[in-house]
Amino acid sequence: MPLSNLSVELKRIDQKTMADLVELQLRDYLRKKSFKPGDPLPSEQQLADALGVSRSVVREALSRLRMLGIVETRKKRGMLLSRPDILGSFERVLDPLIMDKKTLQDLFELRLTLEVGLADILYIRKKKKDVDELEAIAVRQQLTVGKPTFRIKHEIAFHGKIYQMTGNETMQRFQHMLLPIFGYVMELEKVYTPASVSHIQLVELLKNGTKEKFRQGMLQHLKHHFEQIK
Amino acid sequence: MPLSNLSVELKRIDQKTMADLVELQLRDYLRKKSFKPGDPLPSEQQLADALGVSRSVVREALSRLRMLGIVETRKKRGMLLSRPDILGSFERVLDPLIMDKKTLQDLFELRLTLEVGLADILYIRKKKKDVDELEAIAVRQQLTVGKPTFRIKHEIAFHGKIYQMTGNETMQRFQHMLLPIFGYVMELEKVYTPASVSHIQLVELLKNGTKEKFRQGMLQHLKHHFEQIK
DNA sequence: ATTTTTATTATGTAGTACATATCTACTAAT
DNA sequence: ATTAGTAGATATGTACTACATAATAAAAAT
Repeated sequence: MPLSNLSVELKRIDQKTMADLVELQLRDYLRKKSFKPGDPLPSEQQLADALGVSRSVVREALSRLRMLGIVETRKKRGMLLSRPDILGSFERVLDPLIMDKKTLQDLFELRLTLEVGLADILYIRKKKKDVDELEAIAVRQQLTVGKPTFRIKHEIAFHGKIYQMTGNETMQRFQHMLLPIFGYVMELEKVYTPASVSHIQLVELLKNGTKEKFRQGMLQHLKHHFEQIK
Repeated sequence: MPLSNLSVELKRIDQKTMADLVELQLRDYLRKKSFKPGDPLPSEQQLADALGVSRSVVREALSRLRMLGIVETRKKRGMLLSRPDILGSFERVLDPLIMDKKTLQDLFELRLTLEVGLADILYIRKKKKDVDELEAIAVRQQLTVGKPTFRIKHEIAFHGKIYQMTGNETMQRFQHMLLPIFGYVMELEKVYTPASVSHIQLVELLKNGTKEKFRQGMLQHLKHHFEQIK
């Protein structure tokens, strides 16, 4: 038996702490009891007693749920918060420096995939005002050709605007969070290859072209990145 | 001034607790000092002393980082963990029951977008073996036409396989996590409209068609959902 | 030199204490 | 009678102590 397989054969036992268990229990409890946003929860002490653990442990677990925005605690009563910011927790962990190469690559591809798939929703939701703004961004960029410092900035502004035009806030935030990843991976690509289809051309397609033409344009625009994918 | 605007006009002040601040500080500290995975961290007490707070507070903050997989603590030394499971934290919060309609819709659209954008990577990575397996799934489905109980199951199997074929684990997990959302929103759509392009046809396109043909097929397959988007 | 024992150290958990914010109920005021 | 103000109760936020246990480092024994 080769030793290299060890970590696959033996799955690591992770000693669960009380806080881990309580966190699970609480999450389950909240789901099972189907609390509505704003419903008061039992006090920390009550939970501790019911679970047979100390308040410290309950607090550690609650602290996690609080961070995730699942519960909100006020001085006098614990409340269940309706809208945990689903991307907030994601954001906390998204640091290119501590992520492994594979995941970075995966996220990079995820963004490329989104960008290509965006055409449909974009055509459903695009408004003249936004297209004009996008054009303004693209034009502004043309004026600064040759100044690499601004290139990335404009790239971000342009693509960011496109996401904003979808009216999909979650997607927009998601894209925004992936920016560092994008930047990081692009740095790895080293050589800068100017896109064969420019931002101006994309805007033109958005104004007078079709959904499919735009998608093809975007594909060309991102062609270089796709070619890096084996 | 209408009263309904109050919550918009006044943005709520959220009293940050020590644990919140310490969490921020620690995350900053880890980034700034650019710890490498496995590097030992100061002890809880040392951190507490340095930050001028009690160990309880530090523990609450550490508990959060531990949950996110940013740090790992052993009995004798605290270690920084390399690979925080970026989707793990996301998963914790992804409960259709506590998410607001808008976000649900956003995520639904996100998945549609991915599905349409997938064609390119799929064509780069697809292997005969996988295409055969996908075909097997599609065929198996045909045999059970008319049994609505199995419909969703097959739908999941088929699309899941497609994501798997991209070789992008992150995307695959992401899709898997979004399944409940998808199911939930589809339930809201109420009426079931059979897709105009079947799974079998998609497989056929994957075998003998082109990237673009496949994308168009997928668009048709999802057409009904896109039509729900205003 | 290798193994065993001992000491040390940090985490995990329990528990106490207390300041403060907020809720409830009661009281006073217009 | 409704509003404003006051007092008491309660739960959270924070600090601190204590201790079992696990993991390491150091010392002792073979």
